[in-house]
Amino acid sequence: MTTAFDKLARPIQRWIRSQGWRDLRDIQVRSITAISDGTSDVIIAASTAGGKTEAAFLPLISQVIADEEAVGGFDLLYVAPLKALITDQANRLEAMCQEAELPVVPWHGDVSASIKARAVKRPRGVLLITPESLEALFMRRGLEIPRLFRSLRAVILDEVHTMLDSERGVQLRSQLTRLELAIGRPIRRIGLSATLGDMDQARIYLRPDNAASVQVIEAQGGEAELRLQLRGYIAGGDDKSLPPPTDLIAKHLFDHLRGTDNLAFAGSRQSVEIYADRLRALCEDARLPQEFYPHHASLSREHREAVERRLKDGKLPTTAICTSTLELGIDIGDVSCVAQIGAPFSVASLRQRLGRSGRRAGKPAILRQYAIEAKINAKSSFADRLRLGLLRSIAMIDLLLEGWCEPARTGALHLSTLVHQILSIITERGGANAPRLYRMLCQDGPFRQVSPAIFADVLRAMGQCDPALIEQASDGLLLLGPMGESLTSHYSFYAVFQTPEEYRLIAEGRELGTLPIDNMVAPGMMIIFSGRRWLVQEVDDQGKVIIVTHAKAGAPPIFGGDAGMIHDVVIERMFDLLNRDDVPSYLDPTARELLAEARSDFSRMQFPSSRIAEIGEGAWIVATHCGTVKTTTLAFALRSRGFTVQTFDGFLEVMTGRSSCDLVAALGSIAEGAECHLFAADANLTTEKFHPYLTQSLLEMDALSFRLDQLSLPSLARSVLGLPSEYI
DNA sequence: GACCTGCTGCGGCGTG
Repeated sequence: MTTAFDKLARPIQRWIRSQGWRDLRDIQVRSITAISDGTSDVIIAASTAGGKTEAAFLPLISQVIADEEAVGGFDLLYVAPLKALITDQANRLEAMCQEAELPVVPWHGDVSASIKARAVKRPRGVLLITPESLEALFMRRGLEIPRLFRSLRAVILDEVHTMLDSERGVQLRSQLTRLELAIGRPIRRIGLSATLGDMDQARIYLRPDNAASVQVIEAQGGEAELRLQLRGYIAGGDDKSLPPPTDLIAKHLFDHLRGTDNLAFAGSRQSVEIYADRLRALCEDARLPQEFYPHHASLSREHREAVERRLKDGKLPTTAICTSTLELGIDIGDVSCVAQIGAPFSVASLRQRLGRSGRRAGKPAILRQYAIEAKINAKSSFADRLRLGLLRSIAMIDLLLEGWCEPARTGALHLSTLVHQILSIITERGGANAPRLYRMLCQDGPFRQVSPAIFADVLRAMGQCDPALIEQASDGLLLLGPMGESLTSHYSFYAVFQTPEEYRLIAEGRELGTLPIDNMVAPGMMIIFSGRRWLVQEVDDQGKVIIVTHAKAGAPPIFGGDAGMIHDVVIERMFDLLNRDDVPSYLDPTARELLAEARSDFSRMQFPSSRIAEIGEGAWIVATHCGTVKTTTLAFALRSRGFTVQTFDGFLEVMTGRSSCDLVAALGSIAEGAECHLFAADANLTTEKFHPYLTQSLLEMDALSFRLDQLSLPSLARSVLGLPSEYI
């Protein structure tokens, strides 16, 4: 029998020996066999630093080397969501490809135009690119695409879980279809990930027309031991002499993380600033060198890279207080512990974060979860009483331990991204006809939920906005309109996602980072930024610049953001926790106390037997037992009937408002399937980049396909009312 | 009720 090693080309075998590897990892052996012996698409699922990149590239590069009939063109295409990942992988592949004299070409916004020009002139080897740069290639060099990619053997999609049903994911899938159509044959797809919730779904994503043929190679076990603790804190107590929870948590982090490398996820940029400020002060008070640094997307690249370098080289102990900026990305080495302040928004991201800890053999992964809950008094809201943040933290940790994580949400129309792709294809080809666009994007491509009628409406909307995005020539060919010309000719077009306008923050001539433009900032104000305190000297509205100097006090700015989407399974688990009486072993005494209080308040509100509790004249709490999408849909339906509604995790707070109607009667009519218009006249539905060019009815359709779930309404109302679920 | 990601072509100037 031939071993996996024997299947590899000589130069690759030499490279492996030069690395001093004693043997190949199991995932690599299985991947080499699958990729060398077969032709099917492959998903390689293994934890961070599990050797996935080599598992894919060792056999693929071997095949390229063995092929002696090269006619020119790139041999392999690697697509990743981050520039830093591309730079990192290019360096790793460089050595592997050197012996075989195969070029490795990193291609993103920071790569010089001369390197790109050379690669286009003589395309060979491995091209590593972002979806945005690939979009630019299609639009600026559309005619050259067949020549550049005619010999392509495979496309490797890194961190494929971040690309499943996101705007960028749909863009990438569309690009893959366009690539296959351009060269006239299918291209093998290899997906890499550490965090896939549902393998069958990932198969469908990777090859929608033949999902069954996709081979999945999953790393076996090998999960490090997990040590975890959840600490509870109470905010707003009567005793003003007690320090607030932020100070207590900062002190706890200071005492337990000092001297080692750690990641502390604080949940928002504002919290990152608060904790970084407290921890810096604690180091100064103790006359110790700084080792706690803030890290989030508004900080300057210079500052962020310095923190990453400190973590990676491992010489000085470093803790990054961070947002999801450090969840994904380049290898920053092993960290001792991952701290999570406040409930995370998804189990998938918690899993990804924990993947950064305990990777060295024999060392446990450590998760420190901190939960802050309000002190209860007579005026406390039900949401405070039920400790929803603590419950969500416990629910997510339990689901993590069970190996579950959120699958992608399917079924979305993605109309904003569809507009983007229509404009891109028209630019690429200098024009396109509607039936062909429909075939490329909706039949062969990823927009399969879009019917011919909806597609026609989208084209009409693009033609009717003023100035028009597209126009039609007398022979029916679709061309760019004035607005289409203007959008596609600017480099900001390539990304499908929206980005807000920002101010640049400057101190002593150096850029600290950026602030969202909707922040109220005026000279004389004190702010906390980059873990330090500043006095605003000057605000230049034209140049979008804020000049600051050092200050003694300050408050952190507000960075804004959108609502999270909590999955149904997480909310169900939260209710399950309220109805049980066992206590997870990883809770500290305060957290145990908080959980016990939540449970007793829950039963006092008569919830275990009923789903509606009347809390006053014309005021109710409704337990939906559902995640954000369904709960929000019911809130929209009740609002459209005149109620005032606030949403919480798995609950609604409903008030009569201008409705004279009884809540039970309203739910009854929803349960019977009565028609209801969900959108108030002022509902803001333009959430994505190309939404401003669509009509109200298309925007409503887009929202209903993704952020709302109208079909679930009758059965949700029935279960809230305690009626048997409908027989279908 | 939050976070993250990305970007071309070309003119102008200096240097060898």
